[in-house]
Amino acid sequence: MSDAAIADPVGKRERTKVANRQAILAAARRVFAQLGYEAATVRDIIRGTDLASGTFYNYFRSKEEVFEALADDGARRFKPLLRAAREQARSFTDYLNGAFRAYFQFIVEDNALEGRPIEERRPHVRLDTPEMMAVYQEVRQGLEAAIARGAAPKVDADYLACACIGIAQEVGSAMLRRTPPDIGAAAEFAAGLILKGLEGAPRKN
Amino acid sequence: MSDAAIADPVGKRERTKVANRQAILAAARRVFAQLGYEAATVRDIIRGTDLASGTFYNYFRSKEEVFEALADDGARRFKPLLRAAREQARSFTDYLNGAFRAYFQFIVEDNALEGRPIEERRPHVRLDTPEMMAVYQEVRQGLEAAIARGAAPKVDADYLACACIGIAQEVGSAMLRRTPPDIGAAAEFAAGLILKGLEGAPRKN
DNA sequence: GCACGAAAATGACATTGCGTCAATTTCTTG
DNA sequence: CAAGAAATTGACGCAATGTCATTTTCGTGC
Repeated sequence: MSDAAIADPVGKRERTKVANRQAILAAARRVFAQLGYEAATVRDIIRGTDLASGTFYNYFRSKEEVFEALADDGARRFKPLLRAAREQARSFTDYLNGAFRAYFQFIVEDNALEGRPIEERRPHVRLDTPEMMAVYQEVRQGLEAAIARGAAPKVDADYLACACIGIAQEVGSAMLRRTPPDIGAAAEFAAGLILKGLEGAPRKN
Repeated sequence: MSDAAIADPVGKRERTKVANRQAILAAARRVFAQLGYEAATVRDIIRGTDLASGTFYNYFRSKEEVFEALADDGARRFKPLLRAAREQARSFTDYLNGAFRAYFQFIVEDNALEGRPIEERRPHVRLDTPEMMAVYQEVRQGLEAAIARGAAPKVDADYLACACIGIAQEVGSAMLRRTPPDIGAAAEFAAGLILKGLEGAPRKN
């Protein structure tokens, strides 16, 4: 085959490596959705691919690590959406609404993607992985920028970011429990709560 | 021994049963704190007691069930504090402050109790266990009562309860990361955020 | 093309933890 | 105190884990 030289921008080694990694992650998604995280075993995940058991361990050290990779994946996909919400926003109100909306939209799609059983069966999502911290940083920076330009009062930005994340998580879960989930209503609620609540939060410095 | 008849209000069977259960829970607390939930095995917990492996299964079916028992224990201890905050409160502001304060106080004590490594390594705390739902209900009822008597605007009580819980969890974690943790400041922040935020939340009905 | 070495895949295997159960001990009851 | 009910015990069968020597696949220089 004369086209061998031009066929791949990268070698086959590298290509199968990403493919295998993706295969494992896809299988893990399915298995976690089907059996739940706790009940799932590494072997279940492996069976969901056409790889040998030993190969799995070339990519991940454990079930936990696979889950973390999935979570990181989500964080990596979500962060740009958050950033976009910040850049497109015309006002602080706009920003909050857009950001919450983006998150709620995101989790609705993510949950519709996989198995029927609602993902109430997930382990604790570690917040200290780099990807997760990047999302936290993005939230915080968005808030700090608003504070800096006077669009929001000078409150404790760390606490405020945490509060926003906590609200997003819990109200998001509650929204998913409703049928059909109303993204707009949830976003309005969350943004409204934060917005008119800022004046009541203790000033910093 | 003539005092045998008056010695125990309950039989020895019952007493050792509670003692064993407590021993397992105490060992589990230690082991989870030391190794982290994921890494801990049922055998580790058993080794932390003077019981045989089979005995463990007379009390709990799995590691998960032990953890749930610990969480339920916390919920059972915390709910009365929340109720007390509601009953003692002179106003809605008072209630929110007291409730957040009670929670932050609670987690500070709970974390001081066990091993140095911060409990950032906990599994997802199931919210659908009866004890947990009871706490949610208490929160919700407190809020609904305030709404009913006009102390708070008519907002979606479910979302509001979830938002309060989310804020408590995340701001609580952030507070624990600081040294020393300032319970009063965290409570003021959380209560202030909710309070002045209510007017901004969309009205229901 | 070919051959050689590096890199990755394979699956059998030793290890470890899980949950059960027949045997044994401990307690209660009449 | 005897009888039996209840709880404990730990060895065992089983299942999942993670490793590693072997084999296969790919990249590189000739």
